[in-house]
Amino acid sequence: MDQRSQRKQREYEARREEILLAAERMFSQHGFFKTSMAEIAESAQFAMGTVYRFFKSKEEIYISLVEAKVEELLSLLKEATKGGASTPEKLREVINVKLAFADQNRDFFRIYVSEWSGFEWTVKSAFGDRVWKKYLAQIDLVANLIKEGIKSKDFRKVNPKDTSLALHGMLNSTIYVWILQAGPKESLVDKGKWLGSLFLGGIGAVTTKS
Amino acid sequence: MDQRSQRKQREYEARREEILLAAERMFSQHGFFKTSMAEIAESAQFAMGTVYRFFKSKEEIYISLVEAKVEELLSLLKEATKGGASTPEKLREVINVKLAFADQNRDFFRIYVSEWSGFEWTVKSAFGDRVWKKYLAQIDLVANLIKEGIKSKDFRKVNPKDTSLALHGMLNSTIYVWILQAGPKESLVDKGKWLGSLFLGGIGAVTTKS
DNA sequence: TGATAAAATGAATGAAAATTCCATCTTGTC
DNA sequence: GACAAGATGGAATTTTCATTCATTTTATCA
Repeated sequence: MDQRSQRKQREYEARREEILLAAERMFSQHGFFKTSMAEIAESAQFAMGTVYRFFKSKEEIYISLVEAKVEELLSLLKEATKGGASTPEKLREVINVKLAFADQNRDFFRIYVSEWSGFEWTVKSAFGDRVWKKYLAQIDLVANLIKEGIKSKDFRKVNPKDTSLALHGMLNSTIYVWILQAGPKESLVDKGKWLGSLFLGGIGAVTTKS
Repeated sequence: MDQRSQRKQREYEARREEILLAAERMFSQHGFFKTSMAEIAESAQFAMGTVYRFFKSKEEIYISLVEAKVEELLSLLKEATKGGASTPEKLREVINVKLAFADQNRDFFRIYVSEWSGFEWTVKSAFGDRVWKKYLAQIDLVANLIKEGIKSKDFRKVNPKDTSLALHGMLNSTIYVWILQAGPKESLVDKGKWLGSLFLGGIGAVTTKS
């Protein structure tokens, strides 16, 4: 009985996941507006009606997609900043994690980076609000890291939040350009080391540690 | 007779221009997909049928806008590199012109950046090709400038085209971030000086001139 | 096995918007 | 001032979907 419903639960989740994957595929190929529910359904190998049993609208699919990814990235970042390493080390790790994530989720980033600004409603609607909060949580996470680094004299005195924003901006733009140029198999992660030096070199107290 | 048709011509152009301006206004506010032809027509104070006498589709309006902008920027850049100033000066001017242009066309750039993935005319279609060629012309223009600078020993020996691409990449990413973060009234142009030093400092022969 | 409930289907619906059509108005010409 | 050619307006048509729901299929279990 309980077993049964557990399996049901699992299967439900699995199907939901499949739909999200299909949607990610389609959205990244054609963008939000030019992807139809029919295409999503077909790509997920379900009928349209079925898709609607899992998500109440196309918009909700999009938002769920973004939310799941942003959440995933946030928890990866939390993981990366947990250990006992030095602050600059942690910062380098943050950079690596984010770039690696973009690398592995290239399709997703293509929609995310390229459309979030076009969707004012994303930020305004209740759902979008959740997404936005999670994004801000990323910023805060790194801002705290910077605060720490200032205390430990690893970084000079800067506004932590602004600086965190700047770092994220730097990473985002790098990711963006990398995605747009769609070059061969240039690795995004490789740029992390250089970006790290740039950022730390710019922010470091006197001479850069490590 | 000839006078007459000349005036007709002028008036035709003026109307076309008005429609483009209205479209730019609407697209900038709501994005491409959420702007309807009815809105464009209303904003231009024409009826829909009239708008269709000037442009055969909504997409064509958008395309014409993009093309005009890219063209405009190219000619501004040509202007900037014409005089008798030193090569590093010209380079700084290129940076300023490009940033100022993005600054003045902020709203428009935002849709361009955020929605272009929704179109199928990428670099392949006849249109995308025209735009792309004009973009490459910008790269070449600057590449020639760099070549000049190398000859005059203002710059060290680098691959001019690659370096030009790098500079454009640097500017683009700065512009992207600035556009996407949609901050208050931070000036983009103000960043030009700093970007200039960075680029020239990196490329300068021994110590940077000016 | 067959009765019942739950899930899945996809054609039908309706709304929003792009595009077309043509009646009406403007302008230029003689 | 009358006629033609062209321009304009906006209602009507067509297209494109998101969403719904009557029906069919599948799963559960006595």
